[in-house]
Amino acid sequence: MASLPFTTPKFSHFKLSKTIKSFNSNEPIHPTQLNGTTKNHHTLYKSYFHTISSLCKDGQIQQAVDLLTEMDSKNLSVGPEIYGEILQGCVYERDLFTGQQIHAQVLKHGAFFARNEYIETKLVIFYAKCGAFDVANNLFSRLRVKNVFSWAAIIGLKCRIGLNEEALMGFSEMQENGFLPDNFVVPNALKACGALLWLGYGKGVHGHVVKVGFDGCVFVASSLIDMYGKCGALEDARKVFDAMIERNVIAWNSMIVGYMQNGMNEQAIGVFHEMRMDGVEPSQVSVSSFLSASANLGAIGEGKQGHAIAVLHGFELDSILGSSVLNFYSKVGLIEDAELVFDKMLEKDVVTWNLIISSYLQCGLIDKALDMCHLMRSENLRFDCVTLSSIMTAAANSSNIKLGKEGHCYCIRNSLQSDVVVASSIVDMYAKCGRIDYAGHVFSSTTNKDIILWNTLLAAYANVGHSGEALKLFYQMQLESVPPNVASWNSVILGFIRNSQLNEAKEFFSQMQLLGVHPNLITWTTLITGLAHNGFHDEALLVFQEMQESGIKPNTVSISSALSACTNVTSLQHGRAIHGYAIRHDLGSQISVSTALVDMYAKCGCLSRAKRVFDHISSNELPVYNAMISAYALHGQAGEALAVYKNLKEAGIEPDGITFTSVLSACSHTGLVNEGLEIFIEMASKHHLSPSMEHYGCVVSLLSRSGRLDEAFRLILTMPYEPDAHIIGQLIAKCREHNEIELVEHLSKYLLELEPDNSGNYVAISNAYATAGMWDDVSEIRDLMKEKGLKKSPGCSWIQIGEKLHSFIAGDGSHPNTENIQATLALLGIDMKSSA
DNA sequence: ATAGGGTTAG
Repeated sequence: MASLPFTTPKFSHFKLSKTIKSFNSNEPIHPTQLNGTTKNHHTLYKSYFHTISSLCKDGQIQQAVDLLTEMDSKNLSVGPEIYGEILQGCVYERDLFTGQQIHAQVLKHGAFFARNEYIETKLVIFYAKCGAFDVANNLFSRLRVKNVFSWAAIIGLKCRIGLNEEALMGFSEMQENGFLPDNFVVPNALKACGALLWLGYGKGVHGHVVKVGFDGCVFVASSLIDMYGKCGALEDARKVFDAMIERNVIAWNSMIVGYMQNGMNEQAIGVFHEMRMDGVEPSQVSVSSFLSASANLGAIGEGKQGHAIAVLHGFELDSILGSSVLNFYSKVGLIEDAELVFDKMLEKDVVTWNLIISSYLQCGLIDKALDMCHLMRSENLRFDCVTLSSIMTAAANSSNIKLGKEGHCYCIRNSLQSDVVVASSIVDMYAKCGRIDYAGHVFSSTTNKDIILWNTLLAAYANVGHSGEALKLFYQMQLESVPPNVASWNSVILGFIRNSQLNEAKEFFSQMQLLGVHPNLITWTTLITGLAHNGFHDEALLVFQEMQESGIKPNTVSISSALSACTNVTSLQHGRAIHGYAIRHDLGSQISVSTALVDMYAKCGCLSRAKRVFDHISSNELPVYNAMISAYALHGQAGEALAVYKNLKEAGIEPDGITFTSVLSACSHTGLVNEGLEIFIEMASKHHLSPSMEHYGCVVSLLSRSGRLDEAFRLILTMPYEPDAHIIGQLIAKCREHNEIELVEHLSKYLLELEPDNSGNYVAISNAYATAGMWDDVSEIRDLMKEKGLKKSPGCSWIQIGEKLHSFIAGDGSHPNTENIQATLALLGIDMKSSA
């Protein structure tokens, strides 16, 4: 390439004329220094022109205008070039007011000036640059002679205000009118292509560029890289980049940004390094994009380097670069560093505030996030869509409907509710605060619904098991030409599961695959959890297997669910296999997995393994302690259960209701009456927990087991709950043990009168009779149920009865499998398959 | 004596 006609000369001219003129030895003499008698008219005019011209280039418009008035008063006739210079000065300074006054003077001077092509073009450029869109457009449309300059100005303007289609229409039109686009318009056209993702048009422009030989222009090449980057054509971007002979920092930046915005963060980081190796000084834009790439990757080392480079280059942490640093620290979880950067930043804009707010929300610091919102307001900044979505998230996560409503009102007052992201967050907030009706209203009143909004409401219905509503929405979205994605299918399936429609869930699971929608981790996990939770343990395990075969790596939730399925079918073999899988995939020490493992081993009769898992936990968290306590309770080792309870308190963990259920049931199973009662009192006095029905149940059983039936009965009468089937059932069982048959009958009658149509009670009473070995009575109750035409309860309750009958028959306390239980229950005429 | 252009954060 012989020369670079587009870079050096024009660019340097532009810069030099503005800055270096004042150091020039040929500095123009001020007109007043001239002696009017000795100099002729022409020299005086030239002197005025030069002075005005350099004043304008120095940004001293007012002085230039004063000289113009001075010329007028001396009756020196002012030529178009002087007006042109001043208008250009107004463009540099974006001084709309002065420019308008010059425009008025031009008009006053009559048609000679007003219809001068140079001045007319300058005026269009001036108005276009100063953002007076209508005036610029109007003047342009009335131009008798259009040229490349005026076209460029108007195309540039349309580009800047986002009218990209119009910009490109102008670009085509100027060519139709015989103007060849120069290397100054092309970048604007390319910018519009990039914004519209019109790759084809952009390639056409690229063709023109090559044909006329603009490819040596850094401006054009950078714009091409940017355009290809925006359109996701990174290979084309790279080709242009590699072909560049001379690259400036903007070309490098365009390449880095292109990679970063397309998720190719490693490449972005690579180009940043290449650039530094090439000896090109990074700009703030380079560092900012590099930080974004590091943040996206969670690359802590790189991001910290980026921060260091910014400091070493003496870059101010302005609102943009500072926000990039802040975003990086927040994304990699270094919240303290993010806070430090935030405090150090001098100029903060809405984006900066939004970042610190969402950083706090990310680590669950809702109050701090809200404090920041207040501070932001006191700095006179207005909330925008992002702030409002954050506030809604805060309200949703803390079920604070008051806050949510306040935010909603703010949205309405500031017309933010039409933003689809905000609308989704409002829908989600109302749903999470239990007002699904409000969620529906907000949804309906949002005009531009995108798939996220549809999915938000769909997920809300699914969560509460409104499968019918979910299904309706699922069909409606398709009628409105929004094709459901995998998340939509997931919600429909979840809706069915939450409404115990397992067959429908499975049906939709196969339908989505037939339609070519691939189930993702969430789909599989939903199905596995749903099956396990509804008693279809074998099937849950099969699906867990299928999931792995389809190449999806299980997460902790699916592993825990599978383990719970193993627990319920007491399949130690499967459970151990899953344990092995979890260890191989580094999920074995995850707290939810450890908890499920302890539970599985304990319920599969392998208390020593449960203890071994518990001894190897890496973090002290309540659920796994609870599982271990309940494991000991199950195995009747109340002493050990109490020891774990003590450890838990020593570790500074606050026990919850579940802890007490396990401890109390351990005590009740082993007859540790005094310890149990003491803990029951401690629960309310020390830990401020109000006992649930279940806790009372444990204490009732504790008392009744040790023969203190009177006290048990009194507790039932004084507790703040209506006695339920379970608690009465326990008492019934004890009464039976103490041969209080009359009391048993009495209590059963009481219970069935209390809730004559609650099939759960019948099962519970059966359970009580089963515990007491009164199998005839079990059959009797079952017949009564049949007479009443009551729907049978889920299979799991019958499984307990079946287990008891089995061990009664077998007499060895062995753990029956599902088939054993089914066979045993058949003796009582109970068909478990149909009752599940 | 004669105009102007590209990149960045949630």
